[in-house]
Amino acid sequence: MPHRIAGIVFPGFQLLDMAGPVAAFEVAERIVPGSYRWRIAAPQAGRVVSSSGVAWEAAALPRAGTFDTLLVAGGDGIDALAAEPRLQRWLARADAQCERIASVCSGSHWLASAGLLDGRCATTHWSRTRQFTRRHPQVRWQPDRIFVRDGRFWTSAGISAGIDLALALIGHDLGEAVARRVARQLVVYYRRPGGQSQFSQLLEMERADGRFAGLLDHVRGRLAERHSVGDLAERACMSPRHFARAFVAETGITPARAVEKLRAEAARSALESGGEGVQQVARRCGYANPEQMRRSFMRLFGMPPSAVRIRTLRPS
DNA sequence: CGTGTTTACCGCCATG
DNA sequence: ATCATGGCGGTAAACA
Repeated sequence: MPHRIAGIVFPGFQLLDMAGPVAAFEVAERIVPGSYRWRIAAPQAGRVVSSSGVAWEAAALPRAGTFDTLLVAGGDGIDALAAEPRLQRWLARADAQCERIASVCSGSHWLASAGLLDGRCATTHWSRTRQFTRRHPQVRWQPDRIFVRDGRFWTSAGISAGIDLALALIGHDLGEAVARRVARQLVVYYRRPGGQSQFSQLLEMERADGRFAGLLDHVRGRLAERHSVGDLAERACMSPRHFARAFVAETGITPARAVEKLRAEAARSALESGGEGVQQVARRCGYANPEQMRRSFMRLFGMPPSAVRIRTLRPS
């Protein structure tokens, strides 16, 4: 069964808010045929002109229950959309029946207007955070995030961040490996550093597609397992000594350090986007216990996991 | 918080 | 001679 996505646009929507995610789903569908089906809809069916003047053909709003994911674009027209009681009622019905709701950019304004984000963590385009904080004080706005997940609700920052959001959804649905391939195909960062996050050396490394890219992918896909230097060397068909030397020459860091970085980055990503507890993240990322993860964070990032964690009301 | 044990790293040297 | 490879042992760090 494909995931059914309903993308909502409206007069004055930001073209890239919807075009970016659709492109990501298109690539995902090509990699995993039958994984996604999407439909673009609008309050008024027909020609919908974006803020750029480029128009899209949209269907009428679909009935609740006919889609799994609702994806709302942003743009100047969002204020008019959010002000319509009829549309708020439609959104409430959709909320009751779909698996998750996502928004790009100022699309979160509509969700907030309908009260769906009350008490939840969410984000929006940086230029609107001040305004939205005033209008929707019940929402816990995270101004410095690329995207935020709180339970069934996924919101993302401005415009191109919709692609990051789509990659996160794809990662959730089809696995990290597929999401990474989609990112590579789109030539964008997978899990790009957001907010206070620093630039990732290992993301560069995987992009370099060097001799050890496959090995690193293998590790990344099995973070919960143990990966000693000896194991890695065997997998690379080299003696431990030669492997360590070649690895440093290729990547600039030592093998064990690379594994540690992969663990820590995955853990930080998970903690930053919320939805998982420290204990669970530590286990999933291959740390024997949260204490070990904490020490790793201090070594690599200079801050403990609690500093990057978002506490959510309804972890899923 | 110390302490024994394991692991990672690196310099050095041998081999082919 | 140069280079890729690999083994050994010491040191430091991380783990239990």
